[in-house]
Amino acid sequence: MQFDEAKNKFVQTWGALGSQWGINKTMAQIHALLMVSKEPVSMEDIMQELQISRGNASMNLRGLMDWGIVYKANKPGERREFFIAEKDLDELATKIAKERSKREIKPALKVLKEVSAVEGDTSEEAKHFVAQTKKLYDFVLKADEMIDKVTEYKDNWLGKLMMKILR
Amino acid sequence: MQFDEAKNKFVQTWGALGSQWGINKTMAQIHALLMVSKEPVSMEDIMQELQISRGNASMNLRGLMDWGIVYKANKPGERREFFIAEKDLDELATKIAKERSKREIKPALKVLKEVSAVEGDTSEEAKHFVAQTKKLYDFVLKADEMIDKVTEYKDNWLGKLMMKILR
DNA sequence: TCAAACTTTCAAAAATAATTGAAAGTTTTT
DNA sequence: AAAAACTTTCAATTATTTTTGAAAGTTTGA
Repeated sequence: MQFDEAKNKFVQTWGALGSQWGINKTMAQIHALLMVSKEPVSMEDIMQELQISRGNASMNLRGLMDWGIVYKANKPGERREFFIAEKDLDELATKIAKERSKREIKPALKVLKEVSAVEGDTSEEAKHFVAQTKKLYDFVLKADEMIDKVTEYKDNWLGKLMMKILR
Repeated sequence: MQFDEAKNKFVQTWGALGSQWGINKTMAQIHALLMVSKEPVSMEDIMQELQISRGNASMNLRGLMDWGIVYKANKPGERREFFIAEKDLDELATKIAKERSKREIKPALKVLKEVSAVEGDTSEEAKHFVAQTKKLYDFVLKADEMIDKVTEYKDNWLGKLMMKILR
């Protein structure tokens, strides 16, 4: 396969995969593009390569920066802004995990705690509801704590974790 | 909080959370409803409680069964079909993980392998592309293998894994 | 301070995804 | 074998999400 063809295929695939995971396709594509670019990339270049509008590029770059996985980079002597992606995969996974925990898991835990505090109702349905949501709370809490622990390692936690699991 | 209110809040929240994760809102809601229902639930009841059409209920129940996390249950003496959810959380997580691996991770690995096999081009950009996609391949492969290992435990792997991580 | 160079914002338009509902399909009962 | 009881399918509709592009905003350099 040729470089251009491969790069394109990678960007497209990453975009489609992002969609399935609830990530805006363009955002995933921009991220993919930056991941495999050695040099910082300008907004102009991103628009060009992905054939998207300026507004679209701007908003999705902002989104990626909010996730903490894309940074601005200034090229000396250049007026406009360039962008680079966090390329260290351990660091990338850590940031995504932490951000998802903050944005999604923590709020879900809050709701689970609230709803498992049903009072008064002694019906079997109600009892089962409380038991089930409590179990879910414990499970999600444990999973979230695991993410915390795992991302403390920082360096190559995935590899180290593999070692442990494999005995 | 009252039981009805709590149940409703749980179902709504789960639906919203599902959306963020790329899961059809109704599918997530049906799953939530079944998770906290002690008795098998009929399609009629699901339509009623979630205020959705028959077609919608039918298709999303099919989807949930394809994921292997909802089953048909026949009530003795009853003509119509009832549905129940996999309620064991370890089992649930295992099934979801395995299914996502099969549907999404495995195909992604395939593409990563393909695109990292760029040939001929000796430019710095091309070299960086190959290096980066290879790293990504290794990382994703390792993560996928971890899922395999972890789901082998079957019983309470999350708890056991926590023990290990916490030393 | 002004204007050029660039970025952000956001209402409107376009694209995508989900939902409906009625017809077609299936299974069970009489 | 026909009707009754139920489920599935899918073309059309509706809702949601994403994208555009031009105006407003910002920063830099003369």
